[in-house]
Amino acid sequence: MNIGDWTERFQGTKALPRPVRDRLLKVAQVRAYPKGHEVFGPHNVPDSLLFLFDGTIRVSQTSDSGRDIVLYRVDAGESCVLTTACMLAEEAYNAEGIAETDITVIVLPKPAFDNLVAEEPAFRNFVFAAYSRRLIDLLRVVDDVAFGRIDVRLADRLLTLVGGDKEISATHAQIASELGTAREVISRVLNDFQKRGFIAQSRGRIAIVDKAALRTLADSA
Amino acid sequence: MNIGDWTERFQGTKALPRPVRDRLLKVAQVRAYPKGHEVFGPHNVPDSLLFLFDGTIRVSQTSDSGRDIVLYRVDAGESCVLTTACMLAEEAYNAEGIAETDITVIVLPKPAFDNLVAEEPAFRNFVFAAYSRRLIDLLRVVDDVAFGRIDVRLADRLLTLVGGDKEISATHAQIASELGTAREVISRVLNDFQKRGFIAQSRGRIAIVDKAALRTLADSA
DNA sequence: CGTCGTTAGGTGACAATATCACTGAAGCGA
DNA sequence: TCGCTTCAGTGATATTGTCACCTAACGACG
Repeated sequence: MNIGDWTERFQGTKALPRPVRDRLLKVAQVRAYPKGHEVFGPHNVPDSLLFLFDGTIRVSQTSDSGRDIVLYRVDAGESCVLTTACMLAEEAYNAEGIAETDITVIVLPKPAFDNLVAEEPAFRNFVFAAYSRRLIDLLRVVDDVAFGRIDVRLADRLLTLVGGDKEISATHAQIASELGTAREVISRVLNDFQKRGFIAQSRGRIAIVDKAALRTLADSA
Repeated sequence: MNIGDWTERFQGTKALPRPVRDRLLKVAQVRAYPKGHEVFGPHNVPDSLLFLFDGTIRVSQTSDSGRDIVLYRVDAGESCVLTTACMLAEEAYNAEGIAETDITVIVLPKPAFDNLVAEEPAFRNFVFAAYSRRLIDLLRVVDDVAFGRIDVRLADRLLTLVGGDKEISATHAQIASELGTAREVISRVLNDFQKRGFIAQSRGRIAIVDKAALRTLADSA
């Protein structure tokens, strides 16, 4: 697979000197995975750093009772540092990364990663910034789950999921596992939203009718 | 303040070559702070990496509504990497680190930190491992808050707080802010524990009577 | 087209936890 | 001792989670 000079695409690599980038292009592999592929997980610990060239990876955690919660998403242009955390972790954890779309990733083997961190301050900063970003994402999740109201969280998530679009293609159960709650709860709140004219529903689809109202609700936290 | 060769005390430094450690002893400052000191926080962002030589730092998060939850504790011999995350963070967050006892910290200025990360693989591994540890701690918090039962969480926390001791010196309100819940909830569950003979209470104190029973409850998750 | 199996979604009852608005009790300094 | 403050207890109510079960929608297939 050839996607040209991907080093242009990442904050952490486009600032690097030309020779270093050329070396990178040689040592790193480009791989494509289909939607639904488990990029990493408790039973699938990668030994490399991943850069996401294209697509989205959903990182979620599953409880012992089988319920899920989405921790954050990795978008194109970002790296997936939780994989390196996984590599180093002795303790048990049950986070997993699933390709939410077809994805293209750059696989940087650990030795090359080590060299870069050692030799290139720009790359080092990129890696630490990526870690920081994820830590802060998790702080947000903790705050939401511990102190947030479910209607506010749902409104916010609907807006995130719909993006610039008009409709979301997701079941109530899927949305419930985004927020780490139960399907029934989502069904009830969505019905409430519908009654209030914020959304319209059909099987497996949610149309956002009044974005502004949802925005107001989501920000009222 | 002189505490001798502190480089002996940390995983990340005791493996370093003697000359490097001598340099460290020169560039790093040793500081003592009293219990209650804010080591870092939204309005107090340090520009250095901290090693905790002695004592404990409690890292917690405060919600907009004023409620707290403890994210993790930094113990002697560990470093406080969230500070570096804070340094790099553009986004808002509201985590803070409070000295839970009198503490002694080693302050390593950012340039020295950068050099070490660049030059010493052992140190680099230590830093990444520290990040990983915190990420995993946060995963645990998310799991507990999203899916855990309050009585189980409380039992677990009581055991942590009591350590090898017999009694905990804390108000119901303080314990509530450990777990990110309300005081009334803690009061009710503690009364339940008392009725079941797990603990005994007096104002501001909780005596652990039946550690084994608490352990069983805490593990029943 | 009908039938069947599967999945999405709805609903009521109940349990757990959070919130609110109080109360009294314990400790502490003047 | 008095008065103040902090700590803890309690009932009422709201929100969220759990459980059991139901109906409706859709697709595969004869």
